[in-house]
Amino acid sequence: MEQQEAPARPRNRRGEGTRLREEIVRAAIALIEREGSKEAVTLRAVAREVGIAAPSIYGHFPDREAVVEAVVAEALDRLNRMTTGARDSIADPVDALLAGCAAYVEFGTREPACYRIIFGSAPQRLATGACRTPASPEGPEALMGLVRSLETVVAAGRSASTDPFGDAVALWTALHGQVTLRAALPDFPWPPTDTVEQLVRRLGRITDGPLPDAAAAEPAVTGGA
Amino acid sequence: MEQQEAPARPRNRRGEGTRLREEIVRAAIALIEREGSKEAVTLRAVAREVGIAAPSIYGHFPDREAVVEAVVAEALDRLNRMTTGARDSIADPVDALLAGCAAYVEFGTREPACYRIIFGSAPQRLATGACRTPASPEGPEALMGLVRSLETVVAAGRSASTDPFGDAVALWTALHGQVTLRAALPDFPWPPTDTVEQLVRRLGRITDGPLPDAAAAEPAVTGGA
DNA sequence: TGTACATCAGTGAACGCGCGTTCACTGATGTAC
DNA sequence: TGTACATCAGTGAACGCGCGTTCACTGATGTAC
Repeated sequence: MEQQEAPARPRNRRGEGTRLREEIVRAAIALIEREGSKEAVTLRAVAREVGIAAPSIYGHFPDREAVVEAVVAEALDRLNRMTTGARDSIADPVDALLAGCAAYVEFGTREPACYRIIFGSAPQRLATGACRTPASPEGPEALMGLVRSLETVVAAGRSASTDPFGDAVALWTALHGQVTLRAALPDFPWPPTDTVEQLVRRLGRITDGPLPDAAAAEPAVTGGA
Repeated sequence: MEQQEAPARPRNRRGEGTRLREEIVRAAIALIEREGSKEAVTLRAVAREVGIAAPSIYGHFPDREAVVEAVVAEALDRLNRMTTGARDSIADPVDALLAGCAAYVEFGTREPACYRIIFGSAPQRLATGACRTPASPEGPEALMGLVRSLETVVAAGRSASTDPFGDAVALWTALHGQVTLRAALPDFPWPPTDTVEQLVRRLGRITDGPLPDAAAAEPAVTGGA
């Protein structure tokens, strides 16, 4: 009559204790994505998800906070790998920039809760690059890759930008806005997603050709000599 | 020796019971802004902040959820009033658009937690406009005002936009990105805030003058006949 | 090949806490007569 | 003007719950001899 929760999880072999660590992080990510916020990562919920007793987590993490931090580091790492991966396989600099931005938006759209916690948990780490987990040696890699990508486009004469950093930041924040607002208001009558490509072209001042003079109409943001 | 919490809050007069309701909402807002997330709104914390017993809240709200909803409605209402207020006092349509966007960003910057809960709590209500609290009869007022504001600019011949709705949405999401990312990464070397004006001019395709032909270089986003 | 033992991977029970919510209540205030 | 009473605004104690964390433990597994 009674339905037992399957307790069939086999205990790891002697040197394989670290496997549980990965299972814990994976379970925490699943919880966040399912419940929508990192408050869902309670040690007891994670333990239920994995199929272990709650105190077993302490063999791998000093406290709850550390579990959340590991999840954030993992999410950031995945975001970085997705965007750089998308860029690296493409030779044309404009196409690479577009692919990188598309991958960024795709990650944020497919795993909205994971994306959100990257920017909502321990922000300082991201901005200062002082991420201490082995998975993500550098924090704002995702943005720096974007800046470098736009610089490559500028160097190739395919952008009218005179301030690649400023324009990359504007582009990054616009992509961030797209990801977070679309996730927050799913019922809103959003324009089609090719908006992202338009955004990249406009905010990156992509010229699509050998720099037609029309692109020089707007003044630069920073007034450097 | 012992320091007592001031219990000096005078009980409201006979017909003034609704005053406590306002005090509760104000306290909840203060808690959110101080702690940074709506999880800080526990009935006990709110009661401590106001100086009442926790069960007293039930005289004005059926449950915790209702308190949070009231806070979201109040925040949304303030945002709407700030942006429309900033626009309404300015005759020039471009200046009005700029002022409205600046007010939007200013609200989000000055009260980041309040801004965040608007888009993180009960999103459907915003998108569908089915907000049921008296304070905010219409949900996406903030965005619709933006669309109308850009339409006015187009009508005045001061924008090259052929898709005011699409461009207004792009502008809105970009502003949203600015507000949330700047709040999330305060230590990042952000460009100066006049980025907002640049964003408005670029995403709104503001022409600043009697429509120079250079502005026609970019194709429209939607391919309407 | 056998066996004592250290170690590893994980458990079960218990703690104190803050929480949302319910309940019966209290005391001041206005009102009907 | 006096008084009984209804109502309003709010209280104090208690409940059951899930939580993070601690503690002493267990049982399988590999290893030294």
